Amino acid sequence: MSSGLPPILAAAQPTANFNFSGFPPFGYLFPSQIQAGNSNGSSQNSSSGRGFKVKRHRQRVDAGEPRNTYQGTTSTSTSSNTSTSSATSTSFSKKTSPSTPEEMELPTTTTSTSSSSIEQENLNHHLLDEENEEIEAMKVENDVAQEEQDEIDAEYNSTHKEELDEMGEERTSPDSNSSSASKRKSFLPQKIGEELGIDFGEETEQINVSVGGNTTDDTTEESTDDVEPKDLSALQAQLQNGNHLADQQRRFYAAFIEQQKKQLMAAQMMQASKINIENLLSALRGEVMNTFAKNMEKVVKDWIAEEVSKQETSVVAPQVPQPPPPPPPFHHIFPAANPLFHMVPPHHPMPGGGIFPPNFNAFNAFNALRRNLQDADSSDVKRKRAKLDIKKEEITSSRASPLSPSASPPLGRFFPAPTMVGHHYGGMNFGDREDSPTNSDELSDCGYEGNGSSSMLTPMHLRKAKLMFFYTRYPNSNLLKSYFPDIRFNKNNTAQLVKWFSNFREFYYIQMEKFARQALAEGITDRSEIFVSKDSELFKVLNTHYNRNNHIKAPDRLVLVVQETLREFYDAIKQGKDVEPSWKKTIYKKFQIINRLDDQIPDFFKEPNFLERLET
DNA sequence: TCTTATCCTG
DNA sequence: CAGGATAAGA
Repeated sequence: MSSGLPPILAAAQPTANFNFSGFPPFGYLFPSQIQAGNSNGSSQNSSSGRGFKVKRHRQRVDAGEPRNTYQGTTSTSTSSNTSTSSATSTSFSKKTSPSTPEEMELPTTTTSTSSSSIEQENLNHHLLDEENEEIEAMKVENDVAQEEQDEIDAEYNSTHKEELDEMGEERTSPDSNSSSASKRKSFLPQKIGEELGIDFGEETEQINVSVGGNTTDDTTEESTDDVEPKDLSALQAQLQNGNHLADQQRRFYAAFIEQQKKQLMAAQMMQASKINIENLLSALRGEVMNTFAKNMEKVVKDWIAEEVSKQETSVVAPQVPQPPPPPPPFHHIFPAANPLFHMVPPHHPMPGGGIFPPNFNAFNAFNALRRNLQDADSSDVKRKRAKLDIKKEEITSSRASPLSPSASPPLGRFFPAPTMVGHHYGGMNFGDREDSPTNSDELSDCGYEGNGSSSMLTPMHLRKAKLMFFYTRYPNSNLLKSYFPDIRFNKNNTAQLVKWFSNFREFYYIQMEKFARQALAEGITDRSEIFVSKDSELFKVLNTHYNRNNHIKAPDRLVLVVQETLREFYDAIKQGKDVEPSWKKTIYKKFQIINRLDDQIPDFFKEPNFLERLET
């Protein structure tokens, strides 16, 4: 505190990647119209609210402003937990939109009078490029994915430059009037997801080694090419040892291989015809994902059913001791050591390594599925435990729904009993609508419900959400839901979860403002002098807020995000924008719309045990 | 009208 | 962190 933000300024060396000295930081984000509008609106507000309890003369557009298109609804396309995307998706999701011309238009250029829209375009384009470059440059360490991204980046840039040229002058008038929103729509950032392909590639028991990189199979043809053989051999190896599941696994893998081939072929075709690679890719991905998921599910289900039936028959007919039929195949995905790291030692500002490998979620699904089915099938075996849990439930919530008492909560292990700190987290939400007959899905409010999942978000979930914030600042509700599989979501708890993230952002931005002002006060003269590293004061503040016990190692990219945010705030403040009514709005908007700064959330967040690990 | 997102207050 | 007010997109 005393020394302000020394670390931030630490290296006052404008690193090479930041050659780009002068893009008018927000000029394009602050069209004069908006300001005019602001003054109008605010005056209205103040006049009307001046009297009594003050109608909170709000900053006019403020509140919901940055809200950008319906993330949620659009994203529902990918909603089914098997989300799509690739390593590069966060950065480039926006250009998947076919409507190229609009793409480059940044939201705020609603200027109907815009005589120089082209210039703005160029600016914007420049901005995007610049940021991409920066980000990429700074996360050099990130392996192969990096290269792919570069490739794509190049393509992206070139294509867009062409487009820009083509578009030339004509397009000033017609769409410049279309609401900024519609333009933004084309941006619609849609990330989410983790590559299923990968998961399977790595699904082999030898997690540690197995071809980490492969993951990105889908982005380029070559990569898929490379991956294929590896996968095949790995799979074959698998097939060799597979005794119990040999059959099922064979089918399973066969399906997978088929998918891969499909993918490959498609990729080649795509290459040949050079047509909108992006689109094809995404479509392809979706398709593969779907079919693959289906196949997997089916195969696994089959196998489980078989195993279960086997088990049952074996029970009936006294046979050889056949204790645990389904071998605990892939239990330790994480070599005990560390799903949860600790902060890296302060000294390397740009630690290599990258974040955790996005592996093993197939296993989760698998195990979960297995569990579920077993639960269902051998329900009588579980009755006892169910009863126990019910008792618990009754204790914690006097008004526990008498419904579905027989339902077994296999979630016991997901959901550590002590976390039932109902007071102040769940129950009271409903006080307000005791009468309302509208509660359709309420029965689950106070605890477990048929499926065994609870609808109550606990402090553990909060912790987890905070950690997720390290990766994504603007998650949509579907993404969130997919990362809380143990929660049975209804309107209330989804809203709560979303609200959490809103609060997280609030804190985040407040810190940004604070430190930006500090930086300014310390005499920093240019945004490029602002640096954030993992031992920066600001970063520490954030870390203690979101990752108090260092449950995870902060993602490397986070520092970039923070730095970029901080710089934006710095610029805005430096230029006196902060006197304007809703000056932060534009920054929010920027980070929301261009939220390619969001990272992918590692898959281990979906681990059922993840919550438990957070307890310590 | 429903959603999403912010601001503000407690 | 939750609730309410509020704004704006769809």
